[in-house]
Amino acid sequence: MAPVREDARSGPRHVASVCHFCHDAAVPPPRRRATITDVAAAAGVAASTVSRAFTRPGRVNHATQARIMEVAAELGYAPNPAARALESGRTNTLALVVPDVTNPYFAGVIKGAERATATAGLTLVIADAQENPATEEQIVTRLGPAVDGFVLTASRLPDDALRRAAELNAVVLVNRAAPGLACIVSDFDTGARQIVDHLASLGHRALVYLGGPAESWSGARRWAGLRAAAQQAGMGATRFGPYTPTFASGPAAADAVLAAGATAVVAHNDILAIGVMTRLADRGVVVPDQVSVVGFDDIFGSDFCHPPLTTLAERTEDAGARAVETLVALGPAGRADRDVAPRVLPTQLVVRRSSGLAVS
Amino acid sequence: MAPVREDARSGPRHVASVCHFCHDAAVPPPRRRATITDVAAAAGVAASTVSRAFTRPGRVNHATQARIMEVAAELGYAPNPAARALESGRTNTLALVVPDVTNPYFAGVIKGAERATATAGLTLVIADAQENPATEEQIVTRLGPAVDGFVLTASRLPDDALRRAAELNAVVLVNRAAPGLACIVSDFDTGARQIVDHLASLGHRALVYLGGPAESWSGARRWAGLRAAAQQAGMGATRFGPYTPTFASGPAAADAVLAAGATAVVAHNDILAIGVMTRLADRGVVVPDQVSVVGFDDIFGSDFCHPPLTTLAERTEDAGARAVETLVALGPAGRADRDVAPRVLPTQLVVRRSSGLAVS
DNA sequence: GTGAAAGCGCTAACAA
DNA sequence: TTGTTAGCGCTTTCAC
Repeated sequence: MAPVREDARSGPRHVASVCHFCHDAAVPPPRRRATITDVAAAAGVAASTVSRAFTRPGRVNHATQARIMEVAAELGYAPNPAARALESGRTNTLALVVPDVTNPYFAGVIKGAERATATAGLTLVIADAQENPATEEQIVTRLGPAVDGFVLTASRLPDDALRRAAELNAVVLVNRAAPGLACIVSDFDTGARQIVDHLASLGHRALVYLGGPAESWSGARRWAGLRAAAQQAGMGATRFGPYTPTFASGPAAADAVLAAGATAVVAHNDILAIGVMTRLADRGVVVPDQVSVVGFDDIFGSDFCHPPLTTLAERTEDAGARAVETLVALGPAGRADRDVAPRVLPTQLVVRRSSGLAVS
Repeated sequence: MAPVREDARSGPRHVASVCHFCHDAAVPPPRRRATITDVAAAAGVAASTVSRAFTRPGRVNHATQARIMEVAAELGYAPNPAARALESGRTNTLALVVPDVTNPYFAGVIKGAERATATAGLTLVIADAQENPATEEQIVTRLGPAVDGFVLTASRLPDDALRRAAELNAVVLVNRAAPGLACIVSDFDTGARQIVDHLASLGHRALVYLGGPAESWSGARRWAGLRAAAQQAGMGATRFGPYTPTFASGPAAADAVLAAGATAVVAHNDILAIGVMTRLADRGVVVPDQVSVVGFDDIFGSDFCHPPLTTLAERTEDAGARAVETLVALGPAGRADRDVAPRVLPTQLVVRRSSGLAVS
């Protein structure tokens, strides 16, 4: 058929991949992968019949079906997704893009997306934008033809870039909104009010907000919500920053808080909040006796840091799952005959020991 | 060319994806993606020339090259990876499989793999095996034809399944060894000795090991190392469990430790160790005054839990990066003309406040 | 330096 | 129910 190609793939090789723990036999070099033609030949049917057996098992003779599957298993055949995609234009693959896979905040989104994707019988690939709009855009461009749709989480892309992306792929946003695009967002307005009310009820008269990255949409929403709620509650609200929302930004932020003499501080997220608490402890400041600290996200670790952190929990797993479901509902090419319901997910204030009565 | 197909893709739709935050214009329905033929036509050259312009820019007239790129950008053209893969058999994509993406231990591996993949100019997809051998096998089967190789982290697959996988794809293992397969592993023997020596120097005469899942290769290595080192140091060593290595397993494990009256406990990993410490605190047991606790992994959070955890740090980022580099060195189809150096990465004992002098 | 043509593995008409 | 045929978008000889 194509002997040259075959040779190129299965030619002799001197594989020497040995492991310290097991000096025995090296695994034979990768074999040429069985194709639909191989299976067809071995089963004595046409390729299209094999194709049918895999895609529409109902429309094939029972006995033939069984034989094909048997032969396929024997040959270790699995349909080549690339070839499938080429023909149908559909890849049965969804992409989830996050700013940083290692950020525990996104763990929930990933988990939820993973679950919903599996339920829908699709494959999920996760890509890391490395907090970098350029990288994010490149991912969308390069991965675009290879997936049926994107879930863009906390996207840093400007509206027009998102719009362009949505022209070629189905797109659903999480914790980011853009004109005309489907999105799943947390209810930061209510959430911020919950935080403010909590602090007010503890006697705090003002709060400091430690802001995250300037381009962060959710950061903007958080601050807007806090400011509005504070005004309504007759509390002062000041924004510091922006800070990179990392543990390492804690010291700078904490020092600023102390210099300002604040009694209550709300951090852009839990990681920053924990960094702040660590610095406060280093400087001999007791949380919550002297300063109350509140975070956003309720990440892994916020329950066992010291002291355990009061924080606004978002339904991140739900967000991930809903985003995927929406993507699936949008249909193969983004088609939507019915309304795609935009989603605002409720938040929940988890009160732990990092917030307490205001110092008098 | 294929009008029916075109219609199917770009036919009229009533997109109603509206966002609460921005009621304006809906994004137009996804356009048909530009193909190499479109670009060729628009630039007045043959498709093959466009192909060359993208794959071997040197072999094309400078002016032609420029024109093609310009037209391509205008049309928003990006080569379809699926079509490319079909022809070349190479996808320029690597897959990283982890038992649980949301487990912070794997964050380092992911980060390192991400970095090395980017350096090599490839794309990385991350798949979650959900701690489930069947899922893992399915991933390898389904994703197999779509990627150039796999990094399998802490694989739960039996040796023969790994062997089968390696026959069709290049495979590198992380913290798992199997006959004939390339692997990157942490030096648990030395690491375990470091832990035992540390505990011995604090006066502990025995330790309890809280074991992880039975199929965990690294779990077996950890216990083997601890037992050997303990024997050499004249210390007692007992294994409890197996426990699911989660925070939620903490209570059961902690209670067992207390019932046994142990003074030193080494947990399968940090998450379990933190769960144990939390339970101990709940039961009024002071760490490290009454019980010393040591973990494995040095995950995010082990420095700010209470008390900060003494743990064996692995070079997870290095492991991820090395694994990808090895995969790349193995070559497109797993070919390796030179030896693939198996890698044992050093570990480092990070002593924090959870370990202390033995109670007398 | 460029074009024409064949084919990668698979699916989807259309016939039989 | 099954086989035949024609591409999907791209790369790659092989001529020109």
